[in-house]
Amino acid sequence: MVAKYQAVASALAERIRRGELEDRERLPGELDLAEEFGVSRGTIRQALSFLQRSGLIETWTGSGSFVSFDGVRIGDGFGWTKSLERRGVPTTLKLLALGRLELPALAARLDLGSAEFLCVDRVRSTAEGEAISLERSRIPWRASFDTVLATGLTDGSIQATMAEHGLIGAGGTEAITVAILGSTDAELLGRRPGEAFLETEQITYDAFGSVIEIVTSLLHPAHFTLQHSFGKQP
Amino acid sequence: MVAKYQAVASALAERIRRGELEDRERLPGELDLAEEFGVSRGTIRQALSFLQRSGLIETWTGSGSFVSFDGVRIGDGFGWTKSLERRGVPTTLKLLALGRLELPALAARLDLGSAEFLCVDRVRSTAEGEAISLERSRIPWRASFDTVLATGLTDGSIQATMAEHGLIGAGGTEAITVAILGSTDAELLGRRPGEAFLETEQITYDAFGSVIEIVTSLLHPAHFTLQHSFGKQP
DNA sequence: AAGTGGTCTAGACCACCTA
DNA sequence: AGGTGGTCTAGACCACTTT
Repeated sequence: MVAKYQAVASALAERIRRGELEDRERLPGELDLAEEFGVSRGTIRQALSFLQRSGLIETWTGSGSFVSFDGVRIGDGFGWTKSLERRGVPTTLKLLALGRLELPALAARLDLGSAEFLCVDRVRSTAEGEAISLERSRIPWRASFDTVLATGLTDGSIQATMAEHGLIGAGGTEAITVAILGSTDAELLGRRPGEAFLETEQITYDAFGSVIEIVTSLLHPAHFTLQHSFGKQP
Repeated sequence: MVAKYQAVASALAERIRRGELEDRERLPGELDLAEEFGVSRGTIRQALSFLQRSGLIETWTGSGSFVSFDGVRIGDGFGWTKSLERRGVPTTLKLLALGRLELPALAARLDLGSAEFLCVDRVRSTAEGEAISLERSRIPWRASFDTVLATGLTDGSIQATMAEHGLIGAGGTEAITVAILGSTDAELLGRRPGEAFLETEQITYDAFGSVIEIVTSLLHPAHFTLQHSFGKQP
């Protein structure tokens, strides 16, 4: 049973992701949304509240809600913390690996029945070819992922791929620390071992509490600042 | 004009801070709280939602809401991200400086009228004397702070002191990055320049959007992991 | 079975922003 | 002035946890 506000939030998030609602565009008013989805205004506000926490929209009293899909999202998902790239530095995302792996240790830590995961490893680089982030996404395997291995990610996006398979995040946890690059990671990033990187681990759960995705990211501290906020803003 | 749910949240937060509601203790049911505060259950739920986001309580369907005041809070305030110390490592907090400073650059960045701040600098150390964090708190100056300089912090707590002066956080932003220790910070921490520390900057706003507090923290990555969460948990 | 939180409704009044 | 979000109410039904 999916709550109505979750269904509304997913529908609006889908519009944002697909570009029907573009960055900085204003959403319809809450009363209009209530009429469109056939729910009360309170339910609409629950959905908008969720999208705010997900960092997809910003809401301004007296003006309306606006899409804020500018920051690059870690792991391309509904990250709570935005990882903001320094402005004016265009980057590219390169797929390192897309496959199926057994990770018993990770499965045991998350208390999963199966140890099989869909694995997506990616590196983000500047136009000059300097690698600035390494993202490892681990998604508990589902039978329907066979098509993913054959055809690749939908629109090159993990988020879009997961949405196609009915995986919609409803919450999660994030841990942030500093990592000293080991030889493996340093080689993948084209850097020397011993450099200090920001490391984040995000675990996303669906509405039933099942693990959807585990993303571990290594972020170059000169290019990324993690930011989040809540409550009354100035 | 303070919203009712904010007043309720502040009252409950005060009980938690004072220890009337202890860690892991169950709060009264939502209907009981509604009757006690003379508001509707919806307003109580807004207040509890705020306390959840602040990390002060956890709520479980069918059981109730429980105080979760275990993690050490950065800057002793309503930090959104908990900074979790490694377990079993008792620490002490030492006051380095408590005074009044002019910080024009900070005031300009935050668009404040006055450049005067109450400044509190503190170092956290292990029992063995190893310094593991440096917290710098900057609070826009108020006339009533004269007593703080004379008598010190209430209960040794910035949060308690601010509450006494009517300063209650309602929201804020946080930025997280990696800092390489400079000579000044290294000396204060008794460490060598060049070490990588986690750096966070938290800005707290009150219900009117005024800046309450700016906290900059340097955290030893082996002793602290930043964590946060929201939404459905497993 | 009783109590708890989770969700939802329909209505209301207010402060804020835009025109 | 009209539209927008912010807050609040009183009631309802449900799923989950506890007794």
